[in-house]
Amino acid sequence: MKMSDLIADMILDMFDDGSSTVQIQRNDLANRLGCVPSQINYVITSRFTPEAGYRIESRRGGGGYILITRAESKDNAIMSLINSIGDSIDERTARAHIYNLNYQSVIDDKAAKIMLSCLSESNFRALDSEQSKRIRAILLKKMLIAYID
Amino acid sequence: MKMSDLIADMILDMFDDGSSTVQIQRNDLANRLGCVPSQINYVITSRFTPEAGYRIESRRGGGGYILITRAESKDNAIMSLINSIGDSIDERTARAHIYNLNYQSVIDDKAAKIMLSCLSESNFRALDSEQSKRIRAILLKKMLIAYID
DNA sequence: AAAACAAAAGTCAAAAAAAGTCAAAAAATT
DNA sequence: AATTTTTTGACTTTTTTTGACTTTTGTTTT
Repeated sequence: MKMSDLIADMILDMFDDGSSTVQIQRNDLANRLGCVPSQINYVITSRFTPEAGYRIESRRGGGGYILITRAESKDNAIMSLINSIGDSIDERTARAHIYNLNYQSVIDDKAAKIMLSCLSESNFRALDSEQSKRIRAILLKKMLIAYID
Repeated sequence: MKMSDLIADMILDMFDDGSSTVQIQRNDLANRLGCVPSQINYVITSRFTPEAGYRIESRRGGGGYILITRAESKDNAIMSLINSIGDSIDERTARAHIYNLNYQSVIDDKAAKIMLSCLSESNFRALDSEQSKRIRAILLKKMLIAYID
């Protein structure tokens, strides 16, 4: 079996006590599996992607770690919204989506407020309107992904 | 757990009887925790920063001490951070601010995650680096204001 | 009162402990 | 044969730990 698949399986296994996050030490895991540490990065970037429903956080230095979080299935509403957003969105539409999610209690008030604060056209005065619509789409998707966690 | 986090937690614990100041003896604390004294300084300068809403005073010599004062409200801590942000900020610094606020429980996990998701340089690939630093500063401030709103 | 000593805290840089990046080589797939 | 995916390792960056040395303040001794 390919080393990369082994690594991916190992990580997947760590999820199986129902928890939605797994923390690993890169060097440690590499050592246990007998591969170079950077291969862990390869596996993570090639398999544990946001599109596949994963989020990665990490810290370097003493006591560093890599944290892999998998999206729960109950977050499907958000996921399907994300998938419906193209690579460009205007302020009005974006606001509507957020109002909606909030109205449906899919996201809480505080999160809605934070998200709304980011989408305002006035934040992007420096950019032309096409650019600002693209960045808005990126940010909105990123924030929604961050929310499901 | 990392020694630095242990130290920070210990200090945070001392706050929790509602008081807004904590006095420590550096050598004493280092001794109790089994680390070198200068590590206390490291923790203080890396975590109990003015941006995170803390102020430090100290005296050397016999009976010396380190006094840590925290901003008496969260809004206050956030406000002083906002004021310390200029009109341009790089990803690393922004992340550090949020990490800190979250670590000090000034903002909750979910808000921190949402904010972090917005700051990534990768969101601004389309822009040049100066522009992206400006937009990042605008967004960060907007989100923080939205948080205390 | 001055000098000497002791008891703090401060500074700074090196070492250690992680993780990240990137590109070349190797292997697998089409 | 060409293309894509995987493996490897050298090099970089970030964060933490450690310790030697300095400075400041308080206490004792002369």
